[in-house]
Parts: sequence; C-alpha cells; structure tokens
Amino acid sequence: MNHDPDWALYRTLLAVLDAGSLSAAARALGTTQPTVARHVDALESALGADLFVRSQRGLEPTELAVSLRPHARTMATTAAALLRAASGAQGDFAGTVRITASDVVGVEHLPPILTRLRRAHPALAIELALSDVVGDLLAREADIAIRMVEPTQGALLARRLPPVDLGFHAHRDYLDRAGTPAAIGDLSAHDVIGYDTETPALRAMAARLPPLDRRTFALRADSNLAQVAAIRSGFGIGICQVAIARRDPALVRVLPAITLTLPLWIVMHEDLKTNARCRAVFDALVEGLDLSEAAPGATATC
Amino acid sequence: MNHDPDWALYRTLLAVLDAGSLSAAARALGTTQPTVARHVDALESALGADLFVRSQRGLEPTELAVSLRPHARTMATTAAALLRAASGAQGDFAGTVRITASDVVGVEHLPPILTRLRRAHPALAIELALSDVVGDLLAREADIAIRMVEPTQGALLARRLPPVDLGFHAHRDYLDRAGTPAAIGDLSAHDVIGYDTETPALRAMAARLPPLDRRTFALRADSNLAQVAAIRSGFGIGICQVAIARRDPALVRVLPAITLTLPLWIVMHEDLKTNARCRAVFDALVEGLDLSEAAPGATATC
DNA sequence: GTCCTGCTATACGCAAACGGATGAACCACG
DNA sequence: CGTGGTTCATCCGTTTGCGTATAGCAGGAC
Repeated sequence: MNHDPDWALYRTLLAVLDAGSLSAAARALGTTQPTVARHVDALESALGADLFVRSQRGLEPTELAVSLRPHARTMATTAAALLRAASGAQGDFAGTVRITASDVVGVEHLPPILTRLRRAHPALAIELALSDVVGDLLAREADIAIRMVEPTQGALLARRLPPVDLGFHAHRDYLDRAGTPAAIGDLSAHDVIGYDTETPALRAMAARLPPLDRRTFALRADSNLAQVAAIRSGFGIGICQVAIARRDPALVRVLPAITLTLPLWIVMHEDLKTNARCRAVFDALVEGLDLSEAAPGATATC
Repeated sequence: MNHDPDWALYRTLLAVLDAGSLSAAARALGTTQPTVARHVDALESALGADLFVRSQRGLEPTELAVSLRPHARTMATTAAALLRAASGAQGDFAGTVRITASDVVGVEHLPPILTRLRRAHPALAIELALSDVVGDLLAREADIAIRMVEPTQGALLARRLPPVDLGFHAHRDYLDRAGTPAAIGDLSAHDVIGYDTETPALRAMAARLPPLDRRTFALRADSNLAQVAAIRSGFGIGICQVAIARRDPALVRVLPAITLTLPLWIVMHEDLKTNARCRAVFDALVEGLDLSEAAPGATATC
C-alpha cells in the first residue's frame, strides 16, 4: 500500500551528513555503526541511487545526498518542535519555547523580559536563536519570531508593535573630540559606523539617506551589536536604536531630526495558538517590547 | 545519548489522526492494526501523556494529539518533498514538481505553459495545488509557488514578473442590456460581481475604490474563477485580469481608466536551486507568465 | 430479538533488525 | 617504519518488533 521509506532512515541520513562518518553518526544517534550502515543501505536501495561514496576514513556524500539534506533538516527541526509542543502537560507552563530574534533585540531587550517570564513560570525554559537572517522559514525553526519586516505568509499569528526608532548616536567623548555635525552633509567629515553587506532593510534605509554610502564608512560591520559596541566605545557616529542609546547617559543623539523607523512584529505559528506556554511567551513579548522613541525605557529597568 | 522517539511513530500518529481508527490507519500505512497500536502506545509512553481515548468504534484524539497534528503533517509534507527531490536521477528531468498557485492562474494561464514543458521533458510530472490561501508556508508544501504578494521570508529564491493588471469587464450581452457605465459612480446602478470574504489584497483594492462595498455586490463569490465565469456568462460587471478577458472577444472592458495592479512573484525554496527539474519549471514559468496589460496574450496561443 | 460489521485488545510464532565482536584498510605520529 | 587510532565491512547470537489469529465489545440492519 505504502512503500515510502521509513522516516527513521531520513533521520539517520541527516545524522550521517552532519557527523561525516557512520561511526560518528552512530554515536550521535545513540546506536551502533552497523545499524547506521544498514539504514543508509536501505535508503539507497529505496531511492535507487547512491548517497555516499564509501572510503575508509569517512564517506563522501553524493550530490543527491547534499540536495536531500535541507529536507531532512526540516524534518529534524519539525520533530524537535513537535517534542517541544508535547513536553510538559498541556495547559501547563513546563517545557521549552524557542525564540528567534535579531542579535540586538536578543541582547539588549529580551533579557529583562525573559527574566520576568521565568520568575512567573519557574518551569518554563527558553531557547534563544539570535540571527540577522530573517528567521529563514518559520517552518518550526522557532516557535516565536521577532521581526523587523511585515510577515506575509499565511498561517501565522502576527502582532504589530510600536515601530522601532533608529537615530544617529555617538559617545560624548567622540563629540568632544571631533565636534557635533549640524546637518547630514557634515557626516562626510566624521567617522561613520555602518553596515558591511547590504540587506533589503538597509537598502531601503540608504535610499532615504543619500550621502551615506558604503564606501564612506570608517567602520563596516554586519553585526548590529558590533556597531552599537563601536558607538559606545567612542569610535564614531553610527545608527542605533533610540531606546538603547537612551539608557546610556554617555551616548548623545546627533542629527535628532533624522529618525528611521522599522516595523516591529512578533510572529507565531498559528498552530501554537492553543499552546499555553507559547501563548504566555508571546503575550509577554507583546507586552514587554516597546522600542519606539516614546518608550519610557521600561525594558531597561529590572 | 539520544532518546527521542523514532520518527516512524510520528508518521503513525498522523495516520491515526487522519484515519480516525487504528485499523484504518493500518490500512493506509500498509501495515497491521497491532503494529499501529504498538506505535501509539510507544509514543504515548515516550511523551508521558495520553494521545487517544480508546473506544470500540475508533479512538478520540486528545487535545495533545490534536496540537501535535500540524507538526506531524509538516513532517509528512517534508518527507514527500524529499522523495520528490530524490526521485529520478540527479540532473535528469524525470520526477515530479509540485506547484501552488491561485485558481485563476492555474486554470487560465498555466495549462499552455505546462503543456510546452511536458513536451520538452516527457519524463517530467507536475502536481498542481490550486488555492487562494497564500500557499500556507512554503515549508515544502510545494516546490514552486506563484504569488500575488511580495515574499519576505529569507531562504527563498524569488523572481519578480511584470505585474498583473486587473480591470472591470462585462459580457457584450450584458452591456447591450444594461448599458455601459461611464464613471465608477455609475456602478451602483449595475450588477456588480465581487468577493465574499475579504483578503488583505482585496482590502487594499477596496481602499482605492470607495464606492465598491461588499454589500452592494449583486453576486459575491470568493472564488475568482467563479467571478470570471459569472462575467463570461453575462451576469454583470466584475473585475478580472485584463490578459484573460482579452482572449474572449465577447468580453468588453468597462471603465478602462481604472486599472488595478497586483505584483506577481515566482518563488522557490533556495534549496531546490540545484535541482535540475525544479529549475527548469521555474525558468519556464518565469518565461511564460506575463499577465500585464501589455502582454500580447502569448499565453493564450497554443 | 438476532446477525453482521466494524472496532480494539491480547496471545503467540517468526523474521527482521539490532548490538557486539572481529578483521582489513587507511592516516597521523613518533 | 612500526604503532595507535580511525574508519568501514562482515559475521553471529539475541532480541525487538512484526504479522497472523482470536477474543470481546459496540452499534446498525432486519
């Protein structure tokens, strides 16, 4: 009736691809090398094609095996999400919730929120996956995503928060040394901290600030966190969130007339709506994240 | 080392949820009822919670089982995608490619393109999933998606095509009977065909056309296909793609000054970039789909 | 009322899959 | 150039898990 390969074979395939050898995969899976070899053989005969070229030191994956890898990985992340969803009794707050966010948000804004959350629900565990890539798919790579772009995919429960305000900032020491620019054109005489590679969001920003070009940057860093750190250490003038800069009295906003605004969304898969602890984390994030210029810096207390 | 449940158990779980009974699931899986019962028992003890309440006529899924169902389904669609990717030798065009698109596109535009494609690659099989839901996740539910919204998720290979132009149309017979509106305000005296429930795209459209309100519609249909059919049969005035209407000499464009434009995107998961036949279908779609007003109706020939 | 059809639960024999052990090939290192 | 540490392949005894068969129960048709 149904001659599809056993899903366990896919799991073994992924383990072998990740580990690089049958033996290492066996160790990772908690099984033995003959079993892993059998699984690979079974999958190869089921697919009618070779997956690895064997050699005595590890095996080299075929082009086919490489092309199957992302699918197998998706299955693995989904299986992990299923387990997270199942762990802990339903309606209880025991278990793990996985959040993905940008590094700045994860480092600067989330800790106090998560601390409060943990205090309210001592059995709740949090996994943080910080990345500036737009969370890849939400395909169960995380339970909840914090994003700076509006989600378009269906089947997502999205909540819009007050947008994030960004502005130019510098350390007081730097301004004492190099002076304070009065207009955006003055920036060419300053040490400007900017991005390295471009992302869509940045390109939109750059379009609104013509004089800012990648080549004029004195320091280029992809990591927004590194940019904030550079601003804090007095390297020069850079863009960072107003809500973050306001916490540090040594940081001064320059060119205050220029404010960039990014949307802020909290996104969760619709399927998790009924999951009590995902819901609790979602609600806590919605309540705790206000990165707009008007925010009283509530996230900084605690 | 690794005490996660065997992935095969998830597959069985999904089968039981879908089938409604152990026996039916066993038939669907090509196995036997005791085996399915064993799998369910094993998963229940692994999760430490009940998944079904047993009774003599079928079993009723627990709330927990229901909450796990979408995850299991994602695993199943991923497994299917993996199998599609593996079927047929790499670099060959044998195998299946699954496309999702709106019903109108699937019915009106795709057939000739797919016909050409099939002629060029006789071993290529196509699966069409027509739905107006925005393809849910692209999480391997389909290999290629044709969309009217800009994709924001990363890890997607997206190609923008000339946008789709929409305009008001009616059958010549209807206009002979009811007259031709000269301005948009005249529509209130006509039989207007419109949508039933609102979607984000429609809401944006409605914002630009104030006099059009859901309640003034003489015929409300969610299916765009049904709307086109209603226009063709002379029911009244409705919105449809200019490229479609132009093929039928009996259809007349009314209020030609009003053109609505939707973006058109072809989206594929990045992982499939190296897959020869997905690539071939992707390229054929990019080349064959031009639904803009300027299109010479090329998709209509053949 | 009885029969029939579906379902689940249980018992039992067997085959498939597993784990452990061994051997051969290969690399790094001394 | 030998030695220790990898790796994969193979063999074999054991066990897990499968399928067949059967019992028991609920509900619908007649």
